[in-house]
Amino acid sequence: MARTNAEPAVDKRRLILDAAVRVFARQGFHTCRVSDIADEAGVAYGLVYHYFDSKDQILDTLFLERWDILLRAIQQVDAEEIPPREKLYAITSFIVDSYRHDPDLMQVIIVEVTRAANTFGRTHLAHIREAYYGIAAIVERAQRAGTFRSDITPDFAALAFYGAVEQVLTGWIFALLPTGEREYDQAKTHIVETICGGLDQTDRTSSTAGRAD
Amino acid sequence: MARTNAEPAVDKRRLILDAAVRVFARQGFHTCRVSDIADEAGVAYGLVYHYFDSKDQILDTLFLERWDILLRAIQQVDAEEIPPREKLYAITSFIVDSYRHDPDLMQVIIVEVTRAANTFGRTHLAHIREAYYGIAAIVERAQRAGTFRSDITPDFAALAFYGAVEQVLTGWIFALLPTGEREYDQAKTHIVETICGGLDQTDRTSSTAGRAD
DNA sequence: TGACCGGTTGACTGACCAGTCAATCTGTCC
DNA sequence: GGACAGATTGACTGGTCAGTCAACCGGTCA
Repeated sequence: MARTNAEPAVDKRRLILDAAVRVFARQGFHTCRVSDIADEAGVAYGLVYHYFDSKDQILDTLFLERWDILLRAIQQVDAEEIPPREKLYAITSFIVDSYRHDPDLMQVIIVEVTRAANTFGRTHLAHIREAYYGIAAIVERAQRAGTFRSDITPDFAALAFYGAVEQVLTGWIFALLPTGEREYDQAKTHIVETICGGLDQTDRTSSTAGRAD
Repeated sequence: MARTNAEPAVDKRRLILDAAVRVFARQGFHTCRVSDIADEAGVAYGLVYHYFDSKDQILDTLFLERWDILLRAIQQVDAEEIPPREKLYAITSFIVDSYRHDPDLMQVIIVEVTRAANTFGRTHLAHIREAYYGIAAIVERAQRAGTFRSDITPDFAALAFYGAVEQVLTGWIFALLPTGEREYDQAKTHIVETICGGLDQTDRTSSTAGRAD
């Protein structure tokens, strides 16, 4: 067998993390037992504590892994030379595709961390806030460039934008909105249209990122 | 003492509910003990179980009491003969004023129920959904009247609108946004402006409900 | 007066489960 | 082979707390 200590045949740690995602998504963090995770992963109870200090740390790990990727994506988008509306579209697209690609993980992150303001949301408030700030920075720049109106503070706009995105994902998670490939792509356009263009009926000659239905 | 059986000098049940609001807001539902509520209310532990079947039932009661008021407010607003943008302003105003009037209660409802999708949010999903539908109905009518654009589904618009409102309240609760009388009134206008008017810079001749700053 | 009853008390119990730990297994290296 | 290290096992412990319950209190009414 060509394998070294550094690379075991099966990464049990990863196995446990992936199992935890499924269990958290199915039962919820607080409702599930550590033994449920061990069972789902097909490992002994004690092994979970070999790789993690606590049940909390498992969720922390899952969240931080994914959130860092999101933060980097936001920064990267902001660095590009594209109109602000396309930047917001790119961010929305990234988040929606994250959900499309791994709904369980996104459900866990949103339901158990981002929206769980009293437990993990509080712990990771600084990280979550960083995403808001990234978005606010985009809005601020757009305001200075005259592309976005200036009477709404960037912080406020960021919250409204992120709130809309998260609420739509929550709608999918709890079957308040229909899901599906078509819906995911439409949602991207609709979120950006709602926040940037507004619901009001107006003459719309310049539709930007994403095609209308 | 002029009092009958029906009206005790102090309504201990109410006392417990009010204490629970403070305790839930301070410590969170899952983190606090039933004895904390009893202590805060200044009553014996057992009395809590005289008036309520379970810890859960206390939160259920608090939520339902308040949410029914919100649902009625939404229906009432929709019944009025005012432009849709003013309807949304009235709803936003109602929610923001609810927070202004009793921040602890609104924090508990949002943090422990509305956003707690895995626990009480799931239990009360039908009630929460009803608020979305009420808002969606307003949007739909506005679309039919040609006041709102029709390419965004009412359900979707309702989610985005409610998401923005909730996110702003959450921002206040967790000190991500500055609070204060001025901020509360501004927020009402800004939320409606963002969702109806959009962030885009355009010619704005007709500003509706609420004065700009 | 004394019987009755809803309101009130707080010590106690039973269940649950995160986290521990000593034992075992497996592979590696000399 | 045998000694060492890290991986793996799962029974067990300790603490926590929701909910129970038997006793007590104080007002009312006949």
